[in-house]
Amino acid sequence: MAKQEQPMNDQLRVRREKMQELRDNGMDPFGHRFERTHLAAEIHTAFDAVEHDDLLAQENEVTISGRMVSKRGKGKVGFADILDKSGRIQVYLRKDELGENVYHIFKRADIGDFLGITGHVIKTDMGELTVKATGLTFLSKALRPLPDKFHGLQNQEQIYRQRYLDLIANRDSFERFQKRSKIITAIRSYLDGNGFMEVETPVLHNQAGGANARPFITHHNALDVDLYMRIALELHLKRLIVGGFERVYEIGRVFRNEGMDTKHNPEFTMLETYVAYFDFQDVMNETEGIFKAAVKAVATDGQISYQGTDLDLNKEFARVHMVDAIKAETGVDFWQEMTIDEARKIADEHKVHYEDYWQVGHIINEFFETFVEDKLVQPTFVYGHPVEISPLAKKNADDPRFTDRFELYIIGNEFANAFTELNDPIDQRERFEAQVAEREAGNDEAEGIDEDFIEALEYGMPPTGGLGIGIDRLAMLLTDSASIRDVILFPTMRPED
RNA sequence: GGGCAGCUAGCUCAGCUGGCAGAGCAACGGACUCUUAAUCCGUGGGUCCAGGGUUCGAUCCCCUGGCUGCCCA
Repeated sequence: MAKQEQPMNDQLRVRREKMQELRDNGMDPFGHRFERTHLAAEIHTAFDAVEHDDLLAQENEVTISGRMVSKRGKGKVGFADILDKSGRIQVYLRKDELGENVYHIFKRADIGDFLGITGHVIKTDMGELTVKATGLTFLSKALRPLPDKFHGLQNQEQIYRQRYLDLIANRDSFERFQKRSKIITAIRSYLDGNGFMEVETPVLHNQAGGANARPFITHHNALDVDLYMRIALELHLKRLIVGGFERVYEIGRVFRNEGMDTKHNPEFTMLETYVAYFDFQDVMNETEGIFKAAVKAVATDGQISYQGTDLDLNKEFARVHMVDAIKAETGVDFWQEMTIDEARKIADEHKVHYEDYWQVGHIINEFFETFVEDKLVQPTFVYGHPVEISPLAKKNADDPRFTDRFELYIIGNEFANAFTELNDPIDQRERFEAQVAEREAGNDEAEGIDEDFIEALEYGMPPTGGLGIGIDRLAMLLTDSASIRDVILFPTMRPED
């Protein structure tokens, strides 16, 4: 692994000698701009279908550049594979075509070096599309050997710490991150096409709100104040709804100071959107639109498979009230009005755990998480969350125990969280106060009171539908990745020493 | 936080009951003018994660620590 004072082994030494050899021959081992005419994939697209003899006759000239990732030498001819962002193409070099000096550069080049090749597109006797070189430019020296060309890089730690090696050696990983990018582009494009404006809001907060999570704390020297890394985008985006933008979204990094596992990285990417005059039903439609646009980036038919489970993201997503879902699974009817003691008794009967400070709504939520969540395999909107666990959501007009909130579940995991936004500043203050009471009762993830946000609401916020989607989880789903670390280029790692 | 597994050459991995550290790829030297995990002959390459203990002797057994992965709370 890359340490500063790493002793040189034979391979490092030899590659440095070759670097010097290039210099001695008047070549820069770390070269200059190079203009190529084709990517590897473009050559394949253009010429894969052309017959051997036709290619030979056409003498199509191309110039490519990339990293030499394998090399098959014979005495006076050689083959190599050149890798660029689009893929691989084989090159064929002959001493009698290139001359002694240029062929020598190829002979001395190591796997990992960057080369520029000009030549004619041919097919070999084996039928492989190949650039037969008429010229070669040495572009950049690799002073370290690449991972095994056949097995790739398997060491998990190195895959995460030295992602560039993973990207070079493991093409599936390279393509996974291309997919992630395409997914995000598709989401942006969908939102931009629906009248949204993309905005940027602060990462450094005076107070971390908008979600239940512990924040990272940092310090601003000039102001001499502690600041919090944001745990959500919510409260600033709603200020922008107050400001009149009506449709806003942000795709940005949020930070939560909690444990790490296959589904949690301390920093991750959230999408949040807010639309004036929407309610949560409208947001369900919006969410479905976003998911269907995202899945199209990786599977045009909307059919995907996640860790062996087939999923259809094409059909309409199911919608079920949380209380109905619990009733269907357990027979327990939380539509019944009940006291906290009655709820605790039901919880005891079903061996459901609860904390002292929990209200009925917390227990309902626990029932959902215990008995229902895992059962939701195909995309399902679960709505009507209890007010106690939804401090920023508007109460349901007919039954104020519940909110106009939903979460989207797929294969037992939460993929979206949304609600008709609470725009009553008086109610909002009471919800924040309830959060503070929870914090004092022992829930260190509960929110505080954001006075500045309440003041913004007091100026008037239109009825609004808001949505949050964890982009990393979505990328996992759509790339069939078991761990969040497989969709984050540089996941958080403990320092090596 | 708890449990399990891994850490050996640049990479991928073997290493028996505790007895001189191994292979493939990569590298180096040589042969080879259509190869494709090229082939053939030859060569070099190790802080066996770190520290301690047991032992005549430890990559191997024991203890402590580190990093990583997986599972659980």
